[in-house]
Formats: sequence, C-alpha cells, structure tokens
Amino acid sequence: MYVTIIDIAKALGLSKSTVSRALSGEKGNVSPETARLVIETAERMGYKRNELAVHLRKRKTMTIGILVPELVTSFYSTFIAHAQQILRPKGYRTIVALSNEDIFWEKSNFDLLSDSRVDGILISTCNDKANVEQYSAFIQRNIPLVFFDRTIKGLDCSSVRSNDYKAAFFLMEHLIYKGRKRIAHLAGPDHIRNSADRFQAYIDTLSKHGIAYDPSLVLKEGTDRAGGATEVTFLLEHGIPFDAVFCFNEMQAIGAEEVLLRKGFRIPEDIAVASMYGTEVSTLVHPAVTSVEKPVARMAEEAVRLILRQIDAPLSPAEEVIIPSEMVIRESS
Amino acid sequence: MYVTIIDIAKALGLSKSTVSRALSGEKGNVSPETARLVIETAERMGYKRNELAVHLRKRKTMTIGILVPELVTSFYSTFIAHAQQILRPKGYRTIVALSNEDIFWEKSNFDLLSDSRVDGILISTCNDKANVEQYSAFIQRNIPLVFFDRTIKGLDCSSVRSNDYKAAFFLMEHLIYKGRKRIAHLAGPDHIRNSADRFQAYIDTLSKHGIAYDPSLVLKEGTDRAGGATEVTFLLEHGIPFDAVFCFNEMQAIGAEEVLLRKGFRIPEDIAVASMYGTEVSTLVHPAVTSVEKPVARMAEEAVRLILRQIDAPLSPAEEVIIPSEMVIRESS
DNA sequence: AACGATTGCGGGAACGGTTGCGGAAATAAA
DNA sequence: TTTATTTCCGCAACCGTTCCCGCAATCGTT
Repeated sequence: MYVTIIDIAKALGLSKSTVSRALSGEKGNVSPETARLVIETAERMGYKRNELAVHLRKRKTMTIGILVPELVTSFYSTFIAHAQQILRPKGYRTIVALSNEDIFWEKSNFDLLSDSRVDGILISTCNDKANVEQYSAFIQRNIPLVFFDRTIKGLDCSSVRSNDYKAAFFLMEHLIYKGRKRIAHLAGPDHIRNSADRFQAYIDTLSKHGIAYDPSLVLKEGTDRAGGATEVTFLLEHGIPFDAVFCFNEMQAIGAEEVLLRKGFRIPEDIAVASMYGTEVSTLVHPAVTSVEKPVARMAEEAVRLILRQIDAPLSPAEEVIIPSEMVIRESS
Repeated sequence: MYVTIIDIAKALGLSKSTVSRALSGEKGNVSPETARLVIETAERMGYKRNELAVHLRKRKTMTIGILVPELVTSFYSTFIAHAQQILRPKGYRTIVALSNEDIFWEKSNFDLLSDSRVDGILISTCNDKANVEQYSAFIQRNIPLVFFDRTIKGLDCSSVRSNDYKAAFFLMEHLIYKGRKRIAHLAGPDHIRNSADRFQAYIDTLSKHGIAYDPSLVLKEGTDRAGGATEVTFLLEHGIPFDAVFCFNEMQAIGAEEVLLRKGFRIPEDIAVASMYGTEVSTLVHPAVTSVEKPVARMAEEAVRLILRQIDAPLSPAEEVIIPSEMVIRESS
C-alpha cells in the first residue's frame, strides 16, 4: 500500500541510510547527484514518509493537542483556527479533542492526547476542581501544558486568560453609570473560575457604588439561550423588580432579550442588557447586545508562544499571561 | 520522561513479551497472577503505552482525519462532535484539519492527514474541481476516503450529502405558493457543487411555474453577512424590483434582512426571505429566517458508517448516500 | 610519493511496542 | 512411569525511520 525507503534503496541499489539522508535534505553526507536521483525516484514511486516511524525514532510528534469544552461557541473554533495558523508554518500539526463540558470526557480525552504522545497540550478546562491531580502529574513529568481562558488556580503551569474580574467590573460600572440600580446577574456555573470572578466583580461593583446586594437578583439556571429566558421569566413572575441584566454569556443575554421583548419591555429604556463573552452573534440580534469581547487572536498567539517555549525549554518557569478584553457598547444598554 | 514496557520488565525480571501480553489483556498466554502483578506495577510506575510504536507495528493508527472548509458555521463543528461521539467508543480518534475555503490549504492539509497515516479521511471539499487527481490517486491506493456535504462528481468513492436540488426546489415552491413572482437568488460560488445544484433548482422551479428567468436577479457577491447586504443593496439601488430573496446560506439571509429592515421594508409582507443551510442562528434574528436545515446528525452517522465499512472491507463498492433535509418555515416568509 | 583530511556510503543499533515460534515445566492421560 | 497435552514464558524478528560509527576512495598538502 505504501512505498518505504527500503523499496527505494532496493530499486537503486543503495542503502536505506543513504536514501534517508537524501530524502531528509541532509547536506554533506550524500553526493548531490545521488540525492537528486533518490528524490526523483521517490517522487516517481509515490513515496510518502511514514511520520509514525519518524516520530517514534525522534521521540517527538510535532503535534499539539487542543482540548476544549465545546465547538459551538465561535470562541473556541476561532481560537483553534488561529492556533493552527501559527503552528502549521512551524511544522506543528494540531489535534482537537472535546470535553463536552463533562469532566469524564475531559479526563478521557486528555488521556487520549497524552497517549498519542503529543508534544504539548493546550487546554480550556470545563471544571476548575476536577482532574487536578492528573494535570499536576502531567506537569511533574515535565510535559508541556498550557491552560487558556478557563484556567485552574494553583497549578505550576503557564496559562493565558483575559481579566474577567476587571472586565465584569467595567461592564457593571457601565450599567451603573447608565443609572441602573437593580441589576440582575445571570451567573455561570460555580465550577468555572471565570464565573466566580465575574460574580465577585458583580458584588464589588455594587458595594463600591453603595448599592445593596440582593441575592434574589442572582440566578443560575443555565448558561444557554433557554437558561437566560427561564431566569428572566422567573424574575418577572415573582415580581422581583430589575432594570438591567448582567449575563454570563451572550446566549443567555439573547434568551433574556427575547422574553423581555415579548413581554413588552423596551431595551434598553426599561431594562438594559449586557453580557460577557460576546462574539459576532451579539450583533445579530436586535437590540444588539453590549458585551465584552474576548481577545481570541491574542490569546491564541500567547498560548502558542507559551507551549512552544515549554517545548523548546522544558524547564522555563510558568508564566501567567492576562490579556485585557474589550467592552463594546451596543444598543442594548 | 515516559516509562516503557522494558522498564517494567526489568523491574519485575520478566521479558517484555510477557509484559506486553499482560498489558494488552491477552488471555491464556500469561498466568493470572503475573498479569495482575504487571498491571499493578505498570499503574504504580505511571506507565502509558506508546501508541506510536503500536501503530507502527500494527500498521494501523486508529485515527480518522476530518477535513472541513471552516469551523465557524456550526454545521461543521456539530458534524465533528457527532462523528467523534460515534467513533470514540469504537476506539477511533479523530484529527481535524481546516482548508479555510482555500484549495492550497486543502491540499496541504490533506497531505498532512495522509502523511500521518490516518486510517481514513472524511472530507468536505472547498472546490469541486480542485485536487481531484490527488483524491483519485488516494482512492486508487485503496485508502478509505468519504466525501460529505460538499462532494465531487465522478469519483469512485463513497459520499453522503443532502439533496440540495430537491430542498432548493421545495424552498422555491414555498415562496411561489406565497405568491412571489420576482425571486432574487443570492447564489453561492460556482466551484461548489451544492451551489450549482441550488441554482439549477432555482431555474427549474421558475420554469415549472411559468415564471420568466431574469438573470439580473441572480447575484454572487459573497456568501457571508456582508455579501447578502451588498447584494440586496445593489438590487435596491439599481431599481430592480423583487418580492422575495432566496439565499445560499443563512448569514447571507441575515445580511439581506438587515438592509431591508433598515430601508423600511416589511418582512415578509413586502419581501420574503428564505435560505438554505440554516442552523440555530436562523432563529436568533427577527424575523426568524425560513430555512432548510441540514440533517447533520444523520450525515455524520452515515459518513462514519461508510468510512468504517471501507476500513473493514477495503474493496466494498462506493455508495452514494443522500439524506433528505427538512424545511422549517419561519417568520420571514 | 606519502600522509592526513574530507567525502560518500553502508552496517547496524536504536525508538517501543507486537507476535509467531519454540521450549521448559506443570498437568493430564495412558 | 511414560507419553501427550497444556500452560506460561522468552527469543527474536518486525514495523519504517534516524543516526552514530566505520571504512574506502578521493582530495589537498608538503
């Protein structure tokens, strides 16, 4: 099925060493004519180098694993596209695995990546408490690992993320400056660090501006479109007054907007809406959602830089990169 | 950095054959006690099997390559998620590569997959004329290849796609039954077969219903949101009358809707909008876009079935699977 | 002409597993 | 006890490369 260097060697009456050298473009140990001849016959015979054998021999796979919670949000797919764009010219390929927001899938797919002996792993975790020992063990064995976006506290490992606390703070202040006093928070799950950071920012902004914290304004029913809808419906049906909604992500915000509009509220006049984690989708709906956009390109750049550094210099110290994200004010606030 | 079976063998005073057999769970050739002992020490020493070596020896990588044009559209990411869900339990991993809608990237990434000796490739091509000899050669060498969604005519190779012609036909008839006579067609690029099929359906439906074909109603300015916007703007500015828009994909439809609403048209009263290739995004905008939704789950199932069959029985004849897609009528028509 | 340096190539041991074969020990059958 | 059959394990080849080492032929130098 496949031609090997031995086939070429036999065809030319050479040794496989020479063929290998000619094919890998090594200078000095093989005469130019022989090299040319070998390369030509290889081409003619349809030779394809068996990367498996090369990797086994060189003990390096030139592969980076990327483990993400999902691909539906364009954040991750864009991240992957950017990372590939940078890695490919450097000779690295990537292999993508999904955790589907499930810690068991995450573990299993992490194993899969590690089993295939990738040179490094870029991971965005689905739970900042789970699988921690596994990651420590990995780091201890000195295999390059870099967390991005959803990181884990306390690991001796490089990471890159945006400053969710600060961004949430600014987003909250934006709402407050618009005169909002009863801001509902559609929160994210507790097991994601970003979510906790945002909630903390929510609390802190309120207290900084002398607004009392009302727990009944904080809801955790789900981070998707349906979740946002249910949460707002809950507030309305229980007569809990609010004049703004601060969402964990944009799909929540969209769900919230839909319910509000259907019930006859005006956005942003009656109720303002703002969200973290915005992408182009935020601009599709009406009114377009004010959101904080994650600097996905820069995050990919940094993550790739960190993983490559760890590969080239395995003992370099961990680095924690924080990239500011940008607030885009749109019609909804 | 990594523990090998030889390390385990040395530690236990056994041969690597025995260790290998114990670890691979082979019955009968190794005593239960030895097996248990080996497995325990492997665990203790943190042994991870080197898949590379296994694959090299077994001449099989248990890996399926998936090559898609992009990941931004949720169609492809959903397809991948589904395919992985099915393949994983069967022991197959997947590696995802992007062509970025570019034939050179496609070629290069196809090579990459083939170089890494994947057991089969699932591909959605970005151009139905390009790289054809390469694919033929691949098929001739009897390496499993399955096209999905965007297929190429005339290759002796299994494929799965939805019936774009029929779906476009129904979508057009739907518009016609709604009394539309001047239907603009925001077409896709010529080099994608699906696009040609849809255009043909456009022509045929018109002729079936005795409506004259007007070339000035067919535009090809781009398949994204901006493209849709430009195209509709063009029609309006040149005073070309139309009462419906039939789009190649949903982002185009969204761009078109935005322009129409901004100019004061009512949808669907003044102008109806319908699109192929719809996803959840079609339901986010107002008015929600009537669209044909591709049966992504079924397509993934079939594609996986076909590639596995080709792997298990390399000589089985090519099969062309066509899965009907569903039209969802929404507010825009 | 004699001698070291360079060039071009082949031999063979890795890389980390799997697997067919053969043999010793243990067990079963005669 | 002898013979036949299992059971369990080791030996060594193999997958397709790379790369170190050694050797012969050619080259340049005095």
